[in-house]
Amino acid sequence: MIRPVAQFSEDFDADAGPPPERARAPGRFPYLDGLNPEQRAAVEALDGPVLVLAGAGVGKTRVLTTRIAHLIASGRARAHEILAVTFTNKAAREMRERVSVFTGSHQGMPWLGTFHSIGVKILRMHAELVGLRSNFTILDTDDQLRLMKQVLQAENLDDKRWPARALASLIDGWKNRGLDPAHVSPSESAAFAGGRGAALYAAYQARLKTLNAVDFGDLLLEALRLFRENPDVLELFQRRFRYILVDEYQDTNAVQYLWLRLLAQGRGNVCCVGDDDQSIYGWRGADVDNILRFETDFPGARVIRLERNYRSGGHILGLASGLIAHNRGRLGKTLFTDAPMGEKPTVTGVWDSQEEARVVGEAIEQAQRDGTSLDDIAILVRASFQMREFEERFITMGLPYKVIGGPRFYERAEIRDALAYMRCVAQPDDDLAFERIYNTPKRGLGEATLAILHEFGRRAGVSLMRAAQMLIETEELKARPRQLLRELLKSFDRWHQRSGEIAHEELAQVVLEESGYVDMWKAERTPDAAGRLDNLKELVRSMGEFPDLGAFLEHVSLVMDVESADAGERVSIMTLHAAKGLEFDLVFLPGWEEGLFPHQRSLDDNGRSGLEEERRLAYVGITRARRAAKILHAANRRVRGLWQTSVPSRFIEELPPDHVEIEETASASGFGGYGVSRFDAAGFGSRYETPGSRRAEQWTRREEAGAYGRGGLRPAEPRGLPRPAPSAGFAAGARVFHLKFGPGSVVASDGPKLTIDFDRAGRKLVMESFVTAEP
DNA sequence: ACCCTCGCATTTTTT
DNA sequence: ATGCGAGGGT
Repeated sequence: MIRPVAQFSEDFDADAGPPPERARAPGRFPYLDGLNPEQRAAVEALDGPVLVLAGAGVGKTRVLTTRIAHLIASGRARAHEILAVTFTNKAAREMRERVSVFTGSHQGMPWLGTFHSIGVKILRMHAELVGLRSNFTILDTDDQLRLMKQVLQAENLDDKRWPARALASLIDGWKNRGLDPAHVSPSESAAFAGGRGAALYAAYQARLKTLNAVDFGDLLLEALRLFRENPDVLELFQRRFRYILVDEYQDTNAVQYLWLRLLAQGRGNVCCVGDDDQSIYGWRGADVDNILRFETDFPGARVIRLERNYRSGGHILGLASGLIAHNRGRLGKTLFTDAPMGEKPTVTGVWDSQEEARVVGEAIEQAQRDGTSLDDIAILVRASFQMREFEERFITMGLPYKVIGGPRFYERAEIRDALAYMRCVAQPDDDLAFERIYNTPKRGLGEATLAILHEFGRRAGVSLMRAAQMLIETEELKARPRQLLRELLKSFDRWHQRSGEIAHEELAQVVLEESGYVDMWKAERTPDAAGRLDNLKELVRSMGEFPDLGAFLEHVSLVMDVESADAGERVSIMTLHAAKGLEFDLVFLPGWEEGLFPHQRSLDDNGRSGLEEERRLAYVGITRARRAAKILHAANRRVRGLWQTSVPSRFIEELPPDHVEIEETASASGFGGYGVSRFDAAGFGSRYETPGSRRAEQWTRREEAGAYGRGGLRPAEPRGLPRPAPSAGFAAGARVFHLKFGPGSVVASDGPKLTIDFDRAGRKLVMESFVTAEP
């Protein structure tokens, strides 16, 4: 339960009057001057729980940063006593920059960051309390998946029928909801491998612990567990954080909420900023209810609405408001503006996606002639496959564009390989990194050898690298792989030594060259090889921005992306999700068709709440526009290679007519030269008036039949730490049995290494853990 | 051990 | 259409 923190400072109550009359020492807080009354209230309501409902374009970031400045300037807290959490690194960076304008850059904000980065920081301080060492590694999705596969294989599950991906997303969901394996209900556990879901989750967690690793979900879940199980540590942080600020509160999931609530129970000074109408991440665990419940969760909470919009023209605002009004379960906010009505948003029907791209391209050229910068124009799509049509069109037109949110830098194969090398140098026990590069570039080491390393490592409870080190001393491996492995280990030894001598970026250069990795790409004559080499150069360069290898690797695992400063004006193409928080003069919203937007999958999986989230996405899209918004829908679209006819989105019918202009291009309205008759015959001639009942279910739904409820529950086989090899301590003369070499007699022993005369295979040097006493 | 071919799936995405 | 992964063939 939350301790009620109802009393506000008298300071605040005294402020209830109209702001201009307030006679604070004039000029003492100059940053308050430019704020409107609501913004100012949000900045000055420092004590107790506060919910700031900040609609689109109301100056939310300004309020947050000014609030931080005010906390510091008014002497309530010092910078290191303020916890400020965001969701993205970008938001954190932006906030940091803007705060430093007020505070001077010398006073950093050590506790301003993403949920994950703050989680890591706290976990590193108290790692041992959750069964980790403080230098734990953070696995990305790739490592996570490979580990999951290993777990599935160890359990002898058909990875066709029970794909690692599915398990990963299941576990992710559980972690998002704050559930550890013991708390997964049997009915949910039944969703995977006939009830073994929770057991697999437990096995996966055990593997993570032995690797001294966490995945992204753990950064939050373990941070929560830390606080739950260690009240003294919790209290430490409750006292440290005199004030807590949370950005994008509508995007918090259950773990984040629970974690925040624990911290907020201390001082009760928690300020959450968000907009229930912009909650678009339900599919990855965000729970809008968190923001809807705020006043119940934090009794005595003050709610401040920021409704004065500084971004868009009146018609755009009216359009967005009219649309979002169709959602139930809102906290309710009405954006208004003093700006003129401006341009009416348009809805344009086109024949197909090609025409859509063409129409948009032409409109952009027109806007450009009228003086709009390409940087101020964006195309916001529902699904990324829609981007291609625009890209192709823009390339033929010679229109510069950029795709926001494409494959990220640190996710590229060459970057991940290079990072794996560096991880192996920095942390020789990082098995996942070792596996990744152990035969990259191809050095003749295959699955068979890796399996032996795994087997030995598991039995002896050591990492792959250590297992390899031990095994090359023996004859367990065939001569060739043994030699190859020896060379690889020698290289790592050498690099490890040099890591103390030369700068880390220099070391990276050396490693990439000596390992043959650079040569591998040089030898590859594919078109993108050159780009990959460039990326590697960029990687080495960017390492120089960090004090040491460890700091760099930490940054990479948390940030996953690199800032790209590209010159020249460009149109932006991105998904609606990626557009949140951005704004443009001119926004194109293509693909407003049933099945695509709202997306069929969203409807199928989540029904009404799915639909409402889609509608919020539409709301986000429209409110990105400052001057003009242009909605388009195509009658025909190619999906997965085949053409489908489509019906305009129900969202189009929901738009308030006063704020929208309906247009049809010649070809779509049936007057042009394209397949008129077919189009009209299909009944799309007046499709704006088409009743919702006409919406065809043309998007085939995928059935996941048989995935649930199959089989009974099975008790989980406990999978703990790797069992240490039974140390039988074979003395000379003992009779032993080796799986590969058969029976033999021990001649001599040197620690775990045994010299054995095998009855059939002759004298061999093998690891003790590979032999058993002769039956 | 490596390469090639076949089959399958394909919303949204941060950390 | 396309790309990725797995399995089989060389």
